[in-house]
Amino acid sequence: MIVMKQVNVMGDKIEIPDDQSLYELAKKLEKNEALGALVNGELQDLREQPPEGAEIQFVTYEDSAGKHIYWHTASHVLAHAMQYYMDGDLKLAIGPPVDDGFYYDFDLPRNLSEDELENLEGIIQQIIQRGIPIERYSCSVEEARQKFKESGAEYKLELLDELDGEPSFYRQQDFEDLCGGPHLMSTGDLGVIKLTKLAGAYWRGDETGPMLQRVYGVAFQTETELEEYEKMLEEAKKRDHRRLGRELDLFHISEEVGPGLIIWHPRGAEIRQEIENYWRNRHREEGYRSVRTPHLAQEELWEVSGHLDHYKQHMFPRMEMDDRNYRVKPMNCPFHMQIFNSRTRSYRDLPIRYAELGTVYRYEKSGVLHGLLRVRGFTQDDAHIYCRPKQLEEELQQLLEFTTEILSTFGFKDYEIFVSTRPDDYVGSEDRWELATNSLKNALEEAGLDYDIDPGEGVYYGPKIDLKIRDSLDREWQCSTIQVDFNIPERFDVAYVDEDGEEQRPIMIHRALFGSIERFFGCLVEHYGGAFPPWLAPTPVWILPVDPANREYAEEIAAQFRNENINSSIQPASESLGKRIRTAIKQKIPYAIIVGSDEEEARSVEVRTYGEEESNTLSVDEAVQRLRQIIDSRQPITPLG
RNA sequence: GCCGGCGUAGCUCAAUUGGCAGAGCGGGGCUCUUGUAAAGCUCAGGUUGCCGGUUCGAGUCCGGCCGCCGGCUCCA
Repeated sequence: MIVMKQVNVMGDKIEIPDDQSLYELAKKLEKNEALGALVNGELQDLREQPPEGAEIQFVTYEDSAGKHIYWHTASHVLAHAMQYYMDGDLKLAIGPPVDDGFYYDFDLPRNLSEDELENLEGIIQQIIQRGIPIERYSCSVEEARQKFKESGAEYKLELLDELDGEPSFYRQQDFEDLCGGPHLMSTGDLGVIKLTKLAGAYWRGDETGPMLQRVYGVAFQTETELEEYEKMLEEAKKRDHRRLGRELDLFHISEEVGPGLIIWHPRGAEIRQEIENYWRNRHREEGYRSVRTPHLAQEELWEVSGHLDHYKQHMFPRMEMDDRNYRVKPMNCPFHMQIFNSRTRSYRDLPIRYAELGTVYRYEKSGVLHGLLRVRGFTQDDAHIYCRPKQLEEELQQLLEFTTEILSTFGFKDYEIFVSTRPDDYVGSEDRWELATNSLKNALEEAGLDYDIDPGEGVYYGPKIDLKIRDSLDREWQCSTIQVDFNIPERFDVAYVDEDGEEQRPIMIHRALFGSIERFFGCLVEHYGGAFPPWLAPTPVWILPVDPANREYAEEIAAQFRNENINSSIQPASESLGKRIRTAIKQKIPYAIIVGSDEEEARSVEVRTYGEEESNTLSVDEAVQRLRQIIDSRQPITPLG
């Protein structure tokens, strides 16, 4: 007799035999594209049998959960291929799916080279073509341990020790791996796999541990999807700020000056200056006072601040002069403490907000430098807010609002927010850390902003809120940061006189909204693909006289723009008009204004807006006024007509 | 710092097995009275990242260093 049970598949109640698997159910319902299923909200393997009354939702390659299953199986196939390729002489570490594909970490007897990836891809395709069924089985921890000991699988042994419950294995012919799954039913369910990168990776991310070899890959159902993916990478490359920095003549980094040190060219420096002007104005409006501090300070200052104890590995070495020892500053805060301490402060003065575009220098390991996004010398849009404990929450909320406003001015809406908690190396008491962390979380919740926790990623003196912006390749870069600090004020013995005449310790907030101008600028270049909005563009207008005879008229127009404080540049007719238009487009000039005899007679201009095929004609006055408006309101590139 | 890759003119890239370092763009000069994504001619431009080695001969092969790219670790 067949025992039946009822399940609920995407809203339909269905009777199925008790021993029917999700796979059989999917087949019956002709859901052939199902890769796994959410059973009562939990992602499961199609091999599972759903319990009575289960809510079942099949997932496909279109769902991120489905992609993860797909990629996870792809990583096993990669490991299987490697097992053949290395003739079994390898140790497996881990091979998870990630945001845009998968990887597998191996311990191999020799170092792989990049052109061997193609060989591996060949073996992978064979494994896929053979359509090897993938089976799952479980065993006791003891059995698994015995198995790993016999095969010398030291990494798996270590993973086993941390496993809760019964270990499960996935096996495809002569390859098997300790794995929680879920996985596809057969290697034949995979389409095309491309191995993308070969890299070193420390076992469990531990610098002191063994270095493994990591192979990254992507997997797609069709060849076409792979081609699209490759095209997307090509497009992302065109937005790379390092490439655009050169093409648009914004900045460069020179081996002679030194790695991680930025040389700003006029166009880059002018855009930066606009950003800074905006920043200064908004900060003045928000009640910040401007300060400026030196690039060097005696070592004692860094002893008091704790930097020499906790931050030394990032600091450039000592300079000795006249029996004094100096250090280049890696942070601005100790100086701002000095300003606060330069006289007695009353509770009436608080909150005090000191802001500085402070250039700092930090030693970063050579392997991590990356264009403008990771450098050794950079300018923080730094500020320190001193407030009474009861003012903290309000300050934080105001700050979050300020931060999101600043970012949205530059068109950034997609960022991720993290609260970084107490690291291993910290100063101060645990309950203060907790208090500070909670106030950060509260402020975020009050503001209705979603966030994740970055455990142990706080600075030594306090927890922080970080906002991360993605670059053209979707890599995240920490920009805005808001940090609560109970510790450095104590170290500098910072105090104010309270209403009752007693000295009180203020709470300090460190904050940088761009984070660093360099990094922010780099993200901004990629965000706009180099096509800066008119208010930022160093030269928003190019004027192109059709004929040398129209030069004078072009100059009149330039003068009119100049009167409205708008920078323009006349591109003389020594080159063909087509050529100059082409150059304007390649240089991503917001507006190319074309003036020939027709325009001269009508006292008009023809405006070709960047990104538009069509141009439009309007009077000179209209064009100037309209552009002035666009600049004042910080609009993106918009047709003038 | 670690693993893998790369380094030829300002930029993008060529240069058979080791055999005279080249092109396009960009730059300078000249010509062209030029209407919507590249006018023509011409000239200049290089210690092939640096140092050492092998060789009759090295851009090419070997070693060391530096820098860059992709990851790891770390971070604004």
